[in-house]
Amino acid sequence: MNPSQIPGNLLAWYDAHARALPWRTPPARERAGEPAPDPYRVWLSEIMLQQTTVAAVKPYFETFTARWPDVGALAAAPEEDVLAAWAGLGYYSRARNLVKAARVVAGMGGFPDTEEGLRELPGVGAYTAAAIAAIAFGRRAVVVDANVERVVSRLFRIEQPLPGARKAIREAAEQITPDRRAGDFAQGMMDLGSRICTPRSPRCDDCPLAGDCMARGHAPERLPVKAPKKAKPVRQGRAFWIEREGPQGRQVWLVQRAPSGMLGGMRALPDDGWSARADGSGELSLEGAWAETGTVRHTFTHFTIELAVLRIETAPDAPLGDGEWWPVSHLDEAGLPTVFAKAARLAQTAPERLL
DNA sequence: AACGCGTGGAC
DNA sequence: TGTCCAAGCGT
Repeated sequence: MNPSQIPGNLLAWYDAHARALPWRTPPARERAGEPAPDPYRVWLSEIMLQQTTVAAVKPYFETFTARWPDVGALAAAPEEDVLAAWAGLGYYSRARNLVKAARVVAGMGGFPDTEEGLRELPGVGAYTAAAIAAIAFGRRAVVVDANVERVVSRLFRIEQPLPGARKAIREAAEQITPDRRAGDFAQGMMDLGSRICTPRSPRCDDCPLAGDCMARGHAPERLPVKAPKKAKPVRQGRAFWIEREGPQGRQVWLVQRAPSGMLGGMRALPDDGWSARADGSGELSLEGAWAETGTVRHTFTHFTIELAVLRIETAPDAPLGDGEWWPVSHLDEAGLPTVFAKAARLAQTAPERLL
């Protein structure tokens, strides 16, 4: 075990095996005259990648950069449009903070180029600030995400459970982060974690760091040890599909959710309060003749919802508070969060059953 | 410090 | 089917 060999071995592996990704420039050794990474694209990708897989991010990154090619364009966009474009990606506070941060950056005339400056932007925490500083600005920064936690906890055989092990992991990561090419080192560690040092079945035979790994031969898949998870409660609720025949065809009543909290700011089907805040705001009371179309089951971060989807027979003129009539033929563009997109599909396809 | 906050893919 | 998990952040 010689930790001093880790950065060189990792960078050599990254030079040969780096994944090609839309937001990534080739490893520095090969860059030779190519433009430096665009901080806007690095920032946007890092926000999208928070707790989100590369496969899920790719199409959203392409859509966003085509529609808003630079931070000024994004800063000028209505929040409503950005939220709708974010729909389906999850963790919607990221989209709200994305707009806020874009406006701050546009007002500053460009991105901060230090970890401390980046850390001030809404939605940019310790990990993201370090990643942008290293990748976009070539600064030495210790980049610790879940991949690095896994790789480092194995390299140094840190047996203490998370989250308590974070301090020891950070100190170990600090030891192996090189002064030069910290951005490539960070991305190499993430590629290694994604393709070689995977959570369940690490491919140690293919690992460039196997010779320096203290967990080799000691069941590395055990690490990092994690605290047991809490069980998710199951809630029941109702969502309402309220339709009318409008001047340009069928329309459905959509509401805009409260600006913070679950699915904050997103368009949605009205519901009976299952998704409301703890203070009860957003609850609705309903009278009328409804038909049940079925039930959608959807799991969020901290609970599962069994959502009965009801279709109203005769729509009132202005139903259920603040909202808008939305053309059913363009429902995809409304930007419904996935749970409501599922409910909407069911409402349009399932046979009705009178209550 | 612990919890709220989405989603879809892998197994 | 269920369970785990992902380039975390804000409060």
